[in-house]
Amino acid sequence: MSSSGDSMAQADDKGASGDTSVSRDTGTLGKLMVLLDLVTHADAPLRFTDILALANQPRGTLHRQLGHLVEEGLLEFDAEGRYAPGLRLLDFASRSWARNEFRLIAAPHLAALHRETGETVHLGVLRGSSIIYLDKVEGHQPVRMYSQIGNASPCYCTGVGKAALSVLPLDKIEELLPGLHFNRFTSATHVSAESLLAEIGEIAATGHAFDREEHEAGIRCVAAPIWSDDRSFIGGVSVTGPAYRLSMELLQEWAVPVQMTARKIMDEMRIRLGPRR
Amino acid sequence: MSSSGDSMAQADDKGASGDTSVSRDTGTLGKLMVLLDLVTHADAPLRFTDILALANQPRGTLHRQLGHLVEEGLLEFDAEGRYAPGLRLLDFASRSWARNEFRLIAAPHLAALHRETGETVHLGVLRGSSIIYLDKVEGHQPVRMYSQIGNASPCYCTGVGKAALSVLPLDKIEELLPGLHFNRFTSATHVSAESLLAEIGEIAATGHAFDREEHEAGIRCVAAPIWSDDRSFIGGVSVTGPAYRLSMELLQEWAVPVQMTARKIMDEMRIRLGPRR
DNA sequence: AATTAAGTTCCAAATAATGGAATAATTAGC
DNA sequence: GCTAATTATTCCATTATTTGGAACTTAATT
Repeated sequence: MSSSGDSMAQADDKGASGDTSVSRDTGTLGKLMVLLDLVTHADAPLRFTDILALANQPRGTLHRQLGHLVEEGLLEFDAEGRYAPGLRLLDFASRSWARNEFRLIAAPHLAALHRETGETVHLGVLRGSSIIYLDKVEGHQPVRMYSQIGNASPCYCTGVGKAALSVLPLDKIEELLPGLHFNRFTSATHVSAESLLAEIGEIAATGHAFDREEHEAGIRCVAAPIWSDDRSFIGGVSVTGPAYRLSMELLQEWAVPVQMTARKIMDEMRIRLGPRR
Repeated sequence: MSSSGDSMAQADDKGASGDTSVSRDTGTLGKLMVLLDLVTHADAPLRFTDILALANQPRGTLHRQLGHLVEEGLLEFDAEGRYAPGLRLLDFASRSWARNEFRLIAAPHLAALHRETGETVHLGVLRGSSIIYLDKVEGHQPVRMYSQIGNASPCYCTGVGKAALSVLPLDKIEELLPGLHFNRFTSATHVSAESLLAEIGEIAATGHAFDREEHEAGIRCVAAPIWSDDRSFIGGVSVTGPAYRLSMELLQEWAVPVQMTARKIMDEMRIRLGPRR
């Protein structure tokens, strides 16, 4: 289950799922989503009291909320009286994924990049301060789907994330920075806005980003940003592999095909989805 | 994207996502989930007015509800002013899938069954009147994950679904039947409760179910049920392939290894999750 | 059997959702 | 380029739901 060259560790960072600090004004739904987030982000099923401690809400309220989430299939309530993520989420997600236009457009280009490099290719989009991985092309062994696809990872320590930030308008970056919780995954992880911003400047100049074992030790990658003209949509494509096989020199060479792949995807998006957005 | 031997057509049946008729008492959440269902089950992004017609709710109400869903990332609002499933659903789902204990226990057994038969192996669970596919082991080509995993298909026309029904207590079947909308996918699809119940009786006797091109023309499968002692959990495992390669005689032979696989998974569940449930 | 902890139910007060109509923004027709 | 039609958004008094504290029930522990 482990072993495979893969830069996407579980997103255990607090800021991973976007805006944790800023509470949205979505009324009842917002409160329920916080709960759903809490349970799905835990690494084991939670008992009522565990959730009570984490959510600091009155018992009665929490009880009803969890009951509603369970009744809707968003959470499961197991025989041991613990709450776990529900399977209805899978049904929703499969439709979201199957119909995603960006992914459909990118798929053949990802396959071509994989053939060219022989290493794992990823496609991701920026959502809040997280990168959500939309697709993955791997050589050997059937993909353990869902193991990575759909995962939200922080933007400040992934190739795709930093590439995405490099095309994000400055005001949007400013908005985003205070919400980031820099989590030192490895010794190379950015832990300050200053060092991150400095690198983003370089990335904007060269058009490609490296992950120098910043998220997971022994894993490197090279990525290029993908964006719509008005920057309302931002993502990226990357080639990832183990450091022993991918020297920084090799990654530097691959920057060209990765950027070309990004360009081809952008060109096709303009044709298929119209130029404005 | 098509071609591969695969019995899981998109679940375009009205009853596919469970209890459409029975409105749950989940307050505000329930109303929002109906909307989310509506948008994710459509086969293209919907405009405000489209949803207005489908949801029959007052304009103001609908507008706010959609706004909340978008703000939470459960829906996306594109540049053309249309609503589509949101990517946050993927993040939720990836955690639901990665942590699902049933899937984790079954995985090695599915792989073994695949090696033995050389055909596609599926794992599914019963949720309401739908089968949600949890895993898939395929020979060639990396899995297009999410293309099938997570899909909800009707129980009355899939091997896993009928196998699951064969171990469902009679009172639960009675509850479920009136909510079924029999959709004739092929000439072999069950279109009445009577014929379905008759077959379920046979399946209960033999311990395995066949899909004789009932969901998709040219696709056959053999399946066996998987259940917890108290029947609170019900699912199934199947081997699926194209009819030209899988004669009914061959499927009959495979019934044995499929049932053995189901048994092994159940045995391990009893050990790992305790015998009661 | 008594004690403690965990989980569930209840209901008046606080809060959020509803729905109808008015307004604003697009799009299509001339 | 203007007008009419369609489509989308905002507003706010009314209505319904959620909230939160406490009382109650059930299960686990000594």
